[in-house]
Amino acid sequence: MAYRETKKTRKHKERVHNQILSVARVAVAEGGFAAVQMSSVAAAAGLATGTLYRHFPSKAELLAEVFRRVTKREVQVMTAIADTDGAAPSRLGDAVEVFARRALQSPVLAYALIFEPVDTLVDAERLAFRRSYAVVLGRIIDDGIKSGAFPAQNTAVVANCIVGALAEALIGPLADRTLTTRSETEVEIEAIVTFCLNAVSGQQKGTAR
Amino acid sequence: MAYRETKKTRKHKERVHNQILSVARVAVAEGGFAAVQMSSVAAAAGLATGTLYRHFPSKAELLAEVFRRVTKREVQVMTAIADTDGAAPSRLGDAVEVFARRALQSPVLAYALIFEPVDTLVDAERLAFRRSYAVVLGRIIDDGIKSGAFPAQNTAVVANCIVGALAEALIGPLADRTLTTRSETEVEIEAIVTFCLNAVSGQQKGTAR
DNA sequence: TTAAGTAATGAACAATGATTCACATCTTTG
DNA sequence: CAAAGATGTGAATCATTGTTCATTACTTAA
Repeated sequence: MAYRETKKTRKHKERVHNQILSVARVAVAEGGFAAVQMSSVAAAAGLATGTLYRHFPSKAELLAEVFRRVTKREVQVMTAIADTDGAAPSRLGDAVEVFARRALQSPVLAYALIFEPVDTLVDAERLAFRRSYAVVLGRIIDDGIKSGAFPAQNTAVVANCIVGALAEALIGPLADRTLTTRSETEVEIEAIVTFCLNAVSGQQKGTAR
Repeated sequence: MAYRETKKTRKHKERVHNQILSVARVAVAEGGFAAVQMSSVAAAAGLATGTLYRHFPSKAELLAEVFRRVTKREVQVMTAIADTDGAAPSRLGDAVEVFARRALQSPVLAYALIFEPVDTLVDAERLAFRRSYAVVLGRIIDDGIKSGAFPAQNTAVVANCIVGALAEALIGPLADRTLTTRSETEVEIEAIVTFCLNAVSGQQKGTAR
């Protein structure tokens, strides 16, 4: 035997691996998943195209990994808020607000994570991502119901609705991110938070219209 | 001069034009826009591929026209409800419910119209489509505010939120359309309607959390 | 140093599917 | 019927990118 994996080689391999992911992430943040081309990523990372395939079996897997990494942090942030020990309405408001602020800070990335279609692999990850949000929100709502802060309701559906409302209002095709000033942004965030809190706190029973 | 367009030829042309659109629409309803291939459409319409290009300059234009046609009807349906002379909450509830029912009836088509990414042309149409919904909903909400049925609020943002909530809860990646029975569907629709009415009727001011 | 194995390279390849175009066919008018 | 123009045809072309692979360059252990 002659060559064997050693600390040095492993470290190098890992470094390159991360470098590729990092370059790809920047590309996604700048132009979405669609803007990621294997050749561009390779070039930006100072590698040959073929080298990427030493680290990722396919473009889809690379993108999925990028998605996973970025996404993990986002869910962590929201989970941290959910696990606070404040009152449910307060936590729900905070969670919504944080989502909003982060989305507005990196709109392209937010769009990519929430909407942009890529391929089956990433779509599967996105499913999990969105569900994570819904789960976290659902926990807060359930807490609120238990404590009497919110009326009984279909938590699962409501959580989905909130995720959708956030996505659409902030990132969706309708969101006109171009002309909003700082204070306009604040007003909008406020409106969205109010919308969500109202929706969850409302007194009306289903048939009450 | 020899050949000139006549009633007969015009009729024929139009017939073929519609035939193409019809075949394409069916394809979209069955497999989404991604499932539409020029060669398939041609074959299904009993034409040669090249013939399609006598009627539409490009695939994108064909799809955009399909989108426009399908979409037009959907907006008409919702507009009809909005223009009813009932109370605002009742109209809002009806609008939401109708959206939900139609979406659940043709899930693939609904997904294609609301989410599925295609190309710039169709995306532009989708923008207009979603905005139409928001505008119609916004009108109802404004009516409600004027009549005192709803508190004052940021109508534009709220309308977007509702569109998003509907899209996500009914069509989005989170929606698990597979196992729902008839009555489960009814429960879900009920929950969504309640969510939206609560969100719009809520008493809380923005800072009240 | 050498043998053995791993990593890097990047030009060539493959697959997909929209689009074109030279030609044939059909319609109309005189 | 002939001429002129429009419409239909479908195999060939084009364009785009992800993926492969023969070759070269490293790295390690003996």
